[in-house]
Amino acid sequence: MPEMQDDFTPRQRAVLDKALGLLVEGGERALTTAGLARAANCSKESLYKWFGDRDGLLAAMIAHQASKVRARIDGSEKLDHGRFRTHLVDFANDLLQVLGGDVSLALNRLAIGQASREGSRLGALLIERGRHGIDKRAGALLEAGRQRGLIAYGDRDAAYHTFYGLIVRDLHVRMLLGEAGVRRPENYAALAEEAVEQFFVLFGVRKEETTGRDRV
Amino acid sequence: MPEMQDDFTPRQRAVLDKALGLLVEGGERALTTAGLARAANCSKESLYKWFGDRDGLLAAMIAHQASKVRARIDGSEKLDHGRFRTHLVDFANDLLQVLGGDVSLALNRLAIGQASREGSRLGALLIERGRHGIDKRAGALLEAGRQRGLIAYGDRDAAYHTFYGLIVRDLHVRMLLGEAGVRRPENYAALAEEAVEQFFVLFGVRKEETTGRDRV
DNA sequence: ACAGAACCGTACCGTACGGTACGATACGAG
DNA sequence: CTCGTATCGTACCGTACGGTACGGTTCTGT
Repeated sequence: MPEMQDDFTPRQRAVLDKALGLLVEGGERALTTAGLARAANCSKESLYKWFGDRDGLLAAMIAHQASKVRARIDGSEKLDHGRFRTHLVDFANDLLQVLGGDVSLALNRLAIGQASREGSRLGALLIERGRHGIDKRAGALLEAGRQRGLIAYGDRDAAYHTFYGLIVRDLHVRMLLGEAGVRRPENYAALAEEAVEQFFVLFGVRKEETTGRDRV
Repeated sequence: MPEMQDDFTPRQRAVLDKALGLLVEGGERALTTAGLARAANCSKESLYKWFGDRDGLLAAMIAHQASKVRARIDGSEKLDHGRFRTHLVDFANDLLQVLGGDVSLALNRLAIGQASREGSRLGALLIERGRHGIDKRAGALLEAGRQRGLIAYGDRDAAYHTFYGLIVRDLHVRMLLGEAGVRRPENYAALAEEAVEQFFVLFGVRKEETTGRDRV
């Protein structure tokens, strides 16, 4: 198992971008070795030399895409309620934006389609490379809010998953299924606002009262 | 050209069950016409005669499976807070049970994998045949609770989607991706309880006077 | 009993894909 | 200039699948 690092050459990166383009365009069926070689002006032999086999190519595509979407980390500035709320709304917006993006949807469809195959690591790879960054960012954000006394929770993961559910609801699966009229980026802002509002109802700390529960 | 009716003969139903079995077992790649014919002891010619082509077979599988999972409708009995809460918890449990089932996951993976193809109606079919029943049941339940004054909301769909998000969170996609350790039916009860609890925090009506106690 | 329909099992066809091999071309090192 | 390396374009191979055709068999209606 060669660890998929991101030490691809510029040429290889260009080929991987072409591969992502083909995948977005026509799904897994459109991503053939011959088709990619033709679209990227490279030889099939090079593809197999660089990525081993087709599965290696798919894994490389995931790694490459994940390397492009680096999760920006917010410096720990002073948090008041307003700033914290803004950060939560920004996170929610970014999450919806990412999950609803063409490449994300295409890669998730690919990994889900392969999930039934026995030796497929694509799903784990996608979670590991894509979701972990998001989870880290959200976890740090929630922890900062809790330490400032703006929210309270017993289990951070549980609180995060609830937040995630409030934001995404069933949108992700419906977008993956290709349901018409579900992808509406113009509504993301309102969805994010409402999710944060509800999250504060569930986990927010009232200014007047002091909940002695779970305070460290 | 059997349109999505459920007037399949018993023989055809048996074949469709075998097809679902193959799909669950080995994913889309394992569901070949030759393989199905061999597994179901029928001829490929019959398959094409009954279902038209492979896409027709897939559509028939979805229709067949949906016809098996009829959404039971609760008679409108007298609702007090306790009964209403129980119904919500039951719904949440059933939802997790259904989404986490082998056949549901396999069919969703299939539809998602085909979602990129142009003329694919599988995703819409799956939503139409599978989700609509669930949505109806939940909608009626929420409406009954609202009319009894147990919950309050402005938009029923929004309240339902929030409830859905609280229940499912990101479990569905992670199960679809085949992440190890996510499918844990033994945890569904606790998840359902917590989701209902949070739902009542968001949409519940403070009951100062408990009038529902005098009637059984 | 008999005809016709439905069905089974198998063989067959065309195609498309993953993967390999090979000659041709560009380019840097000595 | 020459050698070695990396790459390209193309041709090739084996396989597997979707779909069709056909002879033989079972079932059904009269």
